Amino acid sequence: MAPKVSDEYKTKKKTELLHAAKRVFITKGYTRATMQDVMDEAGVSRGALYAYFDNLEHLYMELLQFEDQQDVQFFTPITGETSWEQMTKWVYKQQVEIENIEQTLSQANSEFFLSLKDQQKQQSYPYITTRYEKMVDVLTVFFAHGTETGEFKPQLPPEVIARYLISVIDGLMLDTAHLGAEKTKVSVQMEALLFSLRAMLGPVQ
Amino acid sequence: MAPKVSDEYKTKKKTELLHAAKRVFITKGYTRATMQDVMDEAGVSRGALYAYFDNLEHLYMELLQFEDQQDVQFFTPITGETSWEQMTKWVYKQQVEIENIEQTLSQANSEFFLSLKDQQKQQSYPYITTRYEKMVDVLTVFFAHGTETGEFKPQLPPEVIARYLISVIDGLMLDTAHLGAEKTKVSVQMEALLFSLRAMLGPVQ
DNA sequence: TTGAAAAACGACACTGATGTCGTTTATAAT
DNA sequence: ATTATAAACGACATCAGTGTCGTTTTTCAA
Repeated sequence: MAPKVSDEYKTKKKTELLHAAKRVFITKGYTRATMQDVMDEAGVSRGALYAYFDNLEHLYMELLQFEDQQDVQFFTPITGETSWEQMTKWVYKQQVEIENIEQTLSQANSEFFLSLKDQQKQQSYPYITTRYEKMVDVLTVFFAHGTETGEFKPQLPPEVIARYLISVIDGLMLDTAHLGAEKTKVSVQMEALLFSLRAMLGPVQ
Repeated sequence: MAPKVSDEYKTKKKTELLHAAKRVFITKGYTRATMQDVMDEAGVSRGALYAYFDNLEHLYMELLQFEDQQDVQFFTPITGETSWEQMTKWVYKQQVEIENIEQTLSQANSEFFLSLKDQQKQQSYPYITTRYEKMVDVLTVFFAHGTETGEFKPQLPPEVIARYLISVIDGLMLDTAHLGAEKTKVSVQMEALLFSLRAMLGPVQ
């Protein structure tokens, strides 16, 4: 169907496959998904899929990076809003994501990360660590900026607040993944999180 | 080796198998562990293992309940300490658990819970939900008690604080499971958690 | 001491998924 | 048109793990 094909063609095809894979991972999670599933979903042969991805693990890694890339950098552009408003909006965005966890890669992500238990594997994917540290960084910088403008008076080092914030979100995500958003009461927990942030970031506004 | 055997014998044997299983799950996690592994670890035949447990999922459920049962109820006995002291100790205990996550079932637990994505399966194990709610309950009661004695002046409903606390611990656990305790800086995050709790529980002491 | 009961054994058939590879097919360049 | 190229196909060999079941072994009770 296609020989000596343009680079754009190959990229397009790959993207196509990644989209199919995404759909599979959303519905089946990482552990229960198979290459077979992706082939079926993409309507493509065994050989075709394997021409693009060596195995499920690599496929997921590529998807992860692809998705991250799509992510708008929420914190970098400082708009006309106050830092606290921006913060609130981000938290709300996380809430929506968690409440709709069924239509999201979050669960598959957790499964994937947990499946890399092997230190061996950990090291073959430095991106995993980078990813976490990048997020810590973005948040840290954001808090530092808010501090410079005098809006925040952090009671703890910004980096600590950043890490802590990530933990809360991840935990709520994990619990919601297997209990559902009603059982974990996502929205009230988000209020608790905002309360905590307020306390940590000092007298806000 | 054993026919028409006493109930104690069977219980003992079962416990033995559960211990072997525990070792397996700690080293391999849930997803990568197999019945085969458990047989090998326990030095027992296929038939023997299957006589006690139908499959890996059931085996894990039994292990989970067995372990929970061993757990001392940390919060129920109110000793001579203040509630805040008790709280601090519990948080520290969680810290140790997370820092030693490699020798713990925590990771396997997460994997197991995530593997039950299926609503079908969820319902066949009501214990999973119960377990979470039980923990919420224990903490809520504890906070309520501290409030009655006048030690806490909660700024949020105790139940909300309880749920939030669980999220933080679970999130830190998850992140530490794949990044390691150094990368996530468990100890400083625990300080941040204590800071939050202090703020939520009102002027403490 | 003997025999019925059942615990433990392990061979086996089966399943579902993986990764490979020789073949077919489409297309871009000549 | 023709041809070289490589994308896509799908049959296949392989593998690891599962759950079953007929057989063997052990021990308790008569």
